Amino acid sequence: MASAGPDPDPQPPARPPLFAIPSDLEAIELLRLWKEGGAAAVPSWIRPAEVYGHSPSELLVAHQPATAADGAVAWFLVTTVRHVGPKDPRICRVVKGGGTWKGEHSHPLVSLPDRALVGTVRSLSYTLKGDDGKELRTGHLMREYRLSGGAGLVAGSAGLEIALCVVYNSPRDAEAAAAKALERAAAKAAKEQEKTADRARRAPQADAIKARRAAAMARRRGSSKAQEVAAANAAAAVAADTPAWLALVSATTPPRGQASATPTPLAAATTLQRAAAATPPPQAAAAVTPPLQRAAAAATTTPLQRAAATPPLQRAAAAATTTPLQRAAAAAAATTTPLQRAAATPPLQRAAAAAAATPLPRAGSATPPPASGASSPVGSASCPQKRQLLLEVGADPILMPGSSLSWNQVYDAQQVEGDPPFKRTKRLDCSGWFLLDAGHTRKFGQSPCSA
DNA sequence: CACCTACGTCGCGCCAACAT
DNA sequence: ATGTTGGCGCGACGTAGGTG
Repeated sequence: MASAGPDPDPQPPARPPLFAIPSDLEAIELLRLWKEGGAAAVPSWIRPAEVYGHSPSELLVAHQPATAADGAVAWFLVTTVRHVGPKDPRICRVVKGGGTWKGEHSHPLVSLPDRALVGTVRSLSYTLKGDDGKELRTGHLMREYRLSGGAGLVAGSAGLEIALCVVYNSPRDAEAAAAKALERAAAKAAKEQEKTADRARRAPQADAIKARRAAAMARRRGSSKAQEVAAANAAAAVAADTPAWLALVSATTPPRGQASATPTPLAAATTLQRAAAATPPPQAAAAVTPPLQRAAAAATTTPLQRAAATPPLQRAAAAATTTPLQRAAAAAAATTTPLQRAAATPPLQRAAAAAAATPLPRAGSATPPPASGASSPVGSASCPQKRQLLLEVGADPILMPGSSLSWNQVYDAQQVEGDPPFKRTKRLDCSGWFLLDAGHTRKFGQSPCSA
């Protein structure tokens, strides 16, 4: 099993950085990166854990979840799985403590564009045996990603294989689920009643007709009652402000439950953010301490802190104000494949790899605006020279209270040439840089320097 | 804009297959 | 024989698109 257990998570309580829930292909690529390079090769929101060594409730308490910009929450845990027997391809999913992760649907993951089998993903549901011996679902769900062709096997171990597990709670309300179970029981009873009616049919014809009518009436009543129960539970779920739905598939095709509660601009922002995460990740040290956290630690009271304190959904909504620069960045990022984006997914929620010509305040010796100031490199009216820069900026626009102004911190800046995907010619010192939201450039004049 | 229908996704329960 | 895994079908749920 993996080295880590449900020990108290050493990470600070701050919300771990995550852009959006990775797609299946991105998840399998992250697993491959972990296999090849260990924890340092993947974003910090992926943690080692003993998924099959502890109950999900213990796991969820012991580890910090990753919260995406769209509010989705999930626990990304890398674990090792053990095969049932030396010749048995099946996985032992019995959890210490009595529960079992029950496998449900699975499907192969095929890479694009060569359509090679890269792994498999399986949906699992955590079950406990009830007093009557029947399996009861606890509402804990998991998606398990495994590499294909034995690529995930742990060298030197017998039957151990590495897997990426995404643990989450069922988006379906627990009470509603219980109500549904009752419904099913009622339906079963109705079927039994129908069988009884069938048997009665063998009796004199008049009695058989009576029995069929009774059975039909019972079914109709059952159906009507079921709808009432479902409606009542739905209303109760809304009143109780149930947790946000967790997206577990590609954010480009969010499941319906998510989409129904998500404004269109928010979905657009998520898509943009995913498309924009195209630049190489920062150095390993940055993976340990996300830039956002580092920046927040540098100043005791900064706009960064205010932004960090904003609920995820609000922050995502704020990020939904796509700008020309962001659109350009998304267009540039679109030239990369999903796997490339996954490989480059940084530990920070990066909003855009902004490909745009910006007035560079003396490259290499940038004179950044003060964090509390209202100016930014983009907002400069002068344009000493035209350069094409690839900027890696924070996902969360930093909003000025009482103002429509917002900007994003720049975490990486590279001078580039040519067209997307660009030839990088020089990395620039961007410490302290902020990118003014181009949606507000009217206050400073339109695009002082265009590409 | 409201309503209806078709469709896709996912949770759940059942059960066959397999190893011990 | 027993326990466990995983495949499969069903139904619920929600969305997208069409229509009036």
